[in-house]
Amino acid sequence: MATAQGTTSSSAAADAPPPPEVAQPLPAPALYQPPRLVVDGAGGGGGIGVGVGVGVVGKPCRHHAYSRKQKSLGLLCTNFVALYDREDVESVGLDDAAMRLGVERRRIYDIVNVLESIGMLVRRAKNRYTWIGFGGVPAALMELKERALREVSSVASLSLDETSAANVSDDEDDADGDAESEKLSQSIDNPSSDRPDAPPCKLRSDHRKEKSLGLLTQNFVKLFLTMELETISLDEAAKRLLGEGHAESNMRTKVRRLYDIANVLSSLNLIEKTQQVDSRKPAFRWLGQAKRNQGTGVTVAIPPTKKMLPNKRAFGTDLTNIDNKRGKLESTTESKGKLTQDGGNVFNNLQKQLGQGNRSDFVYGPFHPAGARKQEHDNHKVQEKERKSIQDWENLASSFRPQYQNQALSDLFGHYVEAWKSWYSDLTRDTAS
DNA sequence: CCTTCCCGCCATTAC
DNA sequence: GTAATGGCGGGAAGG
Repeated sequence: MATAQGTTSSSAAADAPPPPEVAQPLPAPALYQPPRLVVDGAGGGGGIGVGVGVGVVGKPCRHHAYSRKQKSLGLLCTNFVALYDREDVESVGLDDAAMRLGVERRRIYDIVNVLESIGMLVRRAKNRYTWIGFGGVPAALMELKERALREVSSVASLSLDETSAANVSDDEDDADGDAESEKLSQSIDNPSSDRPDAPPCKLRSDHRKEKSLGLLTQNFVKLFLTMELETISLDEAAKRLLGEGHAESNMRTKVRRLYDIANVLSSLNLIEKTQQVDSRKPAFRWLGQAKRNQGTGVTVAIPPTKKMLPNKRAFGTDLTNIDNKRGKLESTTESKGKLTQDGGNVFNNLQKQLGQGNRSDFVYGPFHPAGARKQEHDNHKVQEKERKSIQDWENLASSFRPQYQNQALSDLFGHYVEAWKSWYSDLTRDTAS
């Protein structure tokens, strides 16, 4: 029963509350210039290769059976970004997104949750989000790193013999009376029974909600930001994010979620799928950058412009993912891939926005742990390394400000900038341990 | 077989 | 109460 659910096309359902701001209700579908859609991309850098050899246009062949690839969160994310990442967009409605992308509401929640956790979106109200875009990522990453480091030291200071759940209930702080992040609490889930006597922790029952995808995403990212290794397999990540309380079934679920997250982050080009150096196990590598630094600010480096795979792109049709069930037949557009090329990388975007910032010295890549091989020198084939870096974020921040003529956004960014400066100076001043 | 992970039921939470 | 959110895991596609 309840075959179709969703997309209640009728019922108004308080769609767009009268936002005081200039909430532009998105241009008309018709006028809307369809963003470029990435088609068939072969699994990211990893080179999962192959993929479906479907023709671009035309594809007169068999109406292929249903393909999961077309329904992946990664693709959906790509399309989502393509749809909203433009200057004139600042408000995102869930219903609208679901409709335009042709997916169930549930999926939009997935996307939105992870995007929000990396600073690309901010929840405004029920059914309503504010689009921040890639510009919000740096700040979010920095904060995550900060928090992560703090947590680490906090944990290190403790001398707990038992492998209890090292739970750090962090929370917002900041002297500023500004609640920028409210739902940021780290909590490791725990099975059902166990530990008859609960320590001083265990907040009033239900907070289980904070086991969310968003939080998981943040913790996952934190892993990359602090870890010394350059790649992690999802199993490993799951294990690490899950204390040690190896709960088998519990971990399976965790891994499932990590797959979801990894796909999204992958489509944003924040991570990339690879092989673990030694074992041949699949793992992920961080592409963004925000490693620890000694006082002198953070550096961002861009890996050699992502192998610009000759991905096919298609425009014209709107990026609506046709709604088809598992066992349905899909027709044309065999779209797959991620945000490719030019616009794909956060940092490229930043670069573009800044219109400059060409430094020579930067920190690229992790310092190979031990015997860990890095790409790069391995093959002299690397010809064009377009690594650029942004020396200081302050500069970047100020460059960003005038960027937005929109009052609301400007405000928002101003606030971010201030936050950066705040902790930044605090950091440099108080760095010496 | 094992890995990847989409779908959507249904518990929670918001209104 | 209804609607909005979002865990969670079955089980199918992909390799």
